[in-house]
Amino acid sequence: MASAKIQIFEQFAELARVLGHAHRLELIEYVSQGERSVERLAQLTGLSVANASQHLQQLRRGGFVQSRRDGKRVLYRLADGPILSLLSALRSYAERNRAEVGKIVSDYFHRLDELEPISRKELARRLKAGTAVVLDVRPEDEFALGHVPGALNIPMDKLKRRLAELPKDREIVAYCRGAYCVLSFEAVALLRKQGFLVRRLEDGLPEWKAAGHAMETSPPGQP
Amino acid sequence: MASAKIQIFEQFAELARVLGHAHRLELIEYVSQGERSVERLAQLTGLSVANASQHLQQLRRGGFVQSRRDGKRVLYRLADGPILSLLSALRSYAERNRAEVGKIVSDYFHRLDELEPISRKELARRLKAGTAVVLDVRPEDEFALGHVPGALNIPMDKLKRRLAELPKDREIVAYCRGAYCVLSFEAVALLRKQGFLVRRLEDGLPEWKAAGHAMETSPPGQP
DNA sequence: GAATCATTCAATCAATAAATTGAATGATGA
DNA sequence: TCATCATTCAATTTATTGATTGAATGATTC
Repeated sequence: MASAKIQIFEQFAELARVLGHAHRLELIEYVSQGERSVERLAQLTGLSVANASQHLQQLRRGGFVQSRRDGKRVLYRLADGPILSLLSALRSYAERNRAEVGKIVSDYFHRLDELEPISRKELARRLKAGTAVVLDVRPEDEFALGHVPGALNIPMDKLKRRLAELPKDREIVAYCRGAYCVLSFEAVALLRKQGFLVRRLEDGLPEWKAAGHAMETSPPGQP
Repeated sequence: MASAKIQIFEQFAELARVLGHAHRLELIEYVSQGERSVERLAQLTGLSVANASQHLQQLRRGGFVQSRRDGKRVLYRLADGPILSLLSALRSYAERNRAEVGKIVSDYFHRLDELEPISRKELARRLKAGTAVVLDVRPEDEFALGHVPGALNIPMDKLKRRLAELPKDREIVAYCRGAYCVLSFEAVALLRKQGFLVRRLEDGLPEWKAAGHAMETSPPGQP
């Protein structure tokens, strides 16, 4: 029988391998927005349903997601536990030790947003003081599943046509799915060009939620 | 061309895959004790030299270890950066979400040591106050490469014959390679049976070092 | 510079993982 | 109960990864 230490390492390695596939990481990102059916997740990631199902089952075996049946569909959601902090450790390791990651980040993301993002803590402070204008640029269905309290929802593809809904005299805080979600970067770039004062929230909604901040699942902050 | 987000996920996945093999995790554990030649690491892990070399190269590509040539041998060492915190995120995730890990830990480790380990902070405090008696149970060569200042080195296999060197009236703090290194657990079990007051240090030497605590590389704390 | 030693490389075979296909399961609603 | 739909399972093909072997490289010592 293998030693206890080797057994432990085998377990760790098994978990690391589950994270060792881009499709699964992408699935985790979508699942961490809220519950989703297999079909929806397959659509979002561009995978076949059977393939998505198999990847989701691997994630479930690894304890990263949970599932429940609702009628004829099976809904997957992020499991409890320190999953996002594991992923954020992986992220900060990658950003520091892999030149490619840094390059992609600066080429595609920071080029669109040279300003520092605002921290979750700062946003929480502003929310408490009632001075925050928060913009959620994710699609309506994701917004409905949960968002920062009082946030205004204008999906990225409709932003250009709905600029009138945003104030010009106060700083807007935009966010979307996560640290590498392009939507909020694009939103910031577009709004700045239009003369708005706007900054991104560091990370995205899952991290906001995981940090224990308040959430709202009711309909959008629109009349 | 794949989207920036997918490229990022590919990078993350690649890193996770490097951690996705028990042999590589074991190699990291040994390498994090100090510089080691390929041959030595192969011995320690029971791998063939060629195989160990290949795993080490994967770890190097992933940025987890670095190497330098010294005469005819190549020495590998742990790279800088948040590697241990990534591994500790993996560890705490595994302990929480995987029943098997919890079971192995309690079966093989905690059975030997039902007392809470002492924290690094507490040990640092005692060292400063000069009230600590620290016991390093790793082999001499690992001890020579670096240890907690003032620590006494009695390798596990010689502990039984050298009990006389330890005080009976003060609490001894034992440590070894890492959180799952059996040596310190066995040391604690043995010493308790002999009537010594003894507790383990949480984690092991690499974590102590990574947390920025003082190290000593000079010869053992023995005459 | 020839011999020796440690490591790496290259080629091979075995094992494992991923994607695809089509059939099976389990729930719903006519 | 039968038809339908979402998901999973099972079987297959393809791709990737791991281990082994023996040769090649690079550095040392005689």
